[in-house]
Amino acid sequence: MAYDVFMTTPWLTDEQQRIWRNWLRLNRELQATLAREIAATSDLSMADFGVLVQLTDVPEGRARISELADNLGWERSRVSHQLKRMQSRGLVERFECAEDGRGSFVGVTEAGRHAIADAAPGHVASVRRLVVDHLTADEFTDFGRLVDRLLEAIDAD
Amino acid sequence: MAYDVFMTTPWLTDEQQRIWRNWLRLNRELQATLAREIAATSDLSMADFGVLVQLTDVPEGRARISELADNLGWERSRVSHQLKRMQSRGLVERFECAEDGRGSFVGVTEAGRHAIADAAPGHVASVRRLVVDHLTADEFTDFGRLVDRLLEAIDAD
DNA sequence: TGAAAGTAGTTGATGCGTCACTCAATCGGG
DNA sequence: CCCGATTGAGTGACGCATCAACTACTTTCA
Repeated sequence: MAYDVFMTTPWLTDEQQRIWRNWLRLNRELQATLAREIAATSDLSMADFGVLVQLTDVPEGRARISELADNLGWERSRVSHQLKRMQSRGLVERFECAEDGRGSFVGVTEAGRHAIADAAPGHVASVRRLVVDHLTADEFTDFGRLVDRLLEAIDAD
Repeated sequence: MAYDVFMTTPWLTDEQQRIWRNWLRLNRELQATLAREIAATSDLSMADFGVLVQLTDVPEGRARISELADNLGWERSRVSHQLKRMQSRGLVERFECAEDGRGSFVGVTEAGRHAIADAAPGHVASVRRLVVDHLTADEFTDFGRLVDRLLEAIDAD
C-alpha cells in the first residue's frame, strides 16, 4: 500500500501493518480455536460460557439483563437474542422483576450449572495452553497494562 | 470462581482472569468500533476491506481464492460467502483459472478500487487513533513480538 | 490407464452480532 | 395528575462465520 502524499494521516509503516494484521489474525484464530474446543467438550458456545460465568459468579445465581449486558460489554439486543437461545436449550430461565415492571431477571438453571461445570476446566486449560503458558508473569502483567490502556482509550473515545 | 482441588489444571488467578476478560472485551469493542467507523464513511465492512486490501496489494489486482483464504487466515467457505456478497455489490469479479479447472481467480473491479481508496484513509486514521497512537514505538514492537509468539504457538497447536 | 485420494471451491443450515425499531414501564417536571 | 422523556428489554432483518456435505477437477499410484 503506497504512501499517499495527499494524506495528512500517514499510512502505517510496513512493520506496524505487519503487527496489526498479525494481531487481527491472532484474535480470530484464538477465538475460533477456543470456540471449537469448548464445543468439542460441551454443548456450549463461548457466548453461552460468558453468560453462565456471569450468572454463576453471583450468589443469587441471577442478574438483571441490563446488568449482564454491562458486565459482558455486550449490546442489550445481543444479550436478548443470546438469552432466548439459551433459554430454549434450558440453560437459563427468566423471572419478572418485582421492583421494575420493565425489566426481568435471568437465572442459571441446574442444567446450566452442570454445563458450565463440565466446560470450565477444559476451557481454562485451553486458555492456559494457548496464551498464559507462553508468557512469563511479567510479560502477562505488562500485556495487561497495555490492554487496560487501550480499553480506557477506546471507552473514552 | 473457586479453586477446584480435584483439577490438575489450576484456574486462572484473579489477575490473569481480569487481564483475559479485558483482552476479550478490548477485541470486541475495537472490532465493533472499527466496523462502525468504516461503515459510517463507506459502504464497506471490515471483511470487505480485508479482501480489497489483499487484491489491491498485488499488481495483477487478482488472486486465487485459496490464496486469499491463506493470506486472510479465513476458512474457504467464509471467503466464498464473502466474495459472493461482494460480487453482487460489484466490488469484485471472477475469472476462471486456465491452469486449474477446479479453481478461479477473483479480481477487484474499478468500483472496488474506488471504494477502498475512499475507505482506507479513515480506516488507517481509526487504527492510529484507537491503537497505535497510545503506544510508544518500543511498546508497539514488544507487543508485536508477543503477538508473533502467540500466533506461532496457536498455529503450531 | 483407471481408480482412489487429494484439492479447490460452493452451498445450505445455523448460531452469532449489530442495527433500527418497537413496546411497556418508570421518572420527573409543570 | 398528566405528559413527555427516559429506560429496560425484545424483535426482525441481515451480514458474518463455521461446519458438514457436496461437486468438479487434478494428482498419484498400482
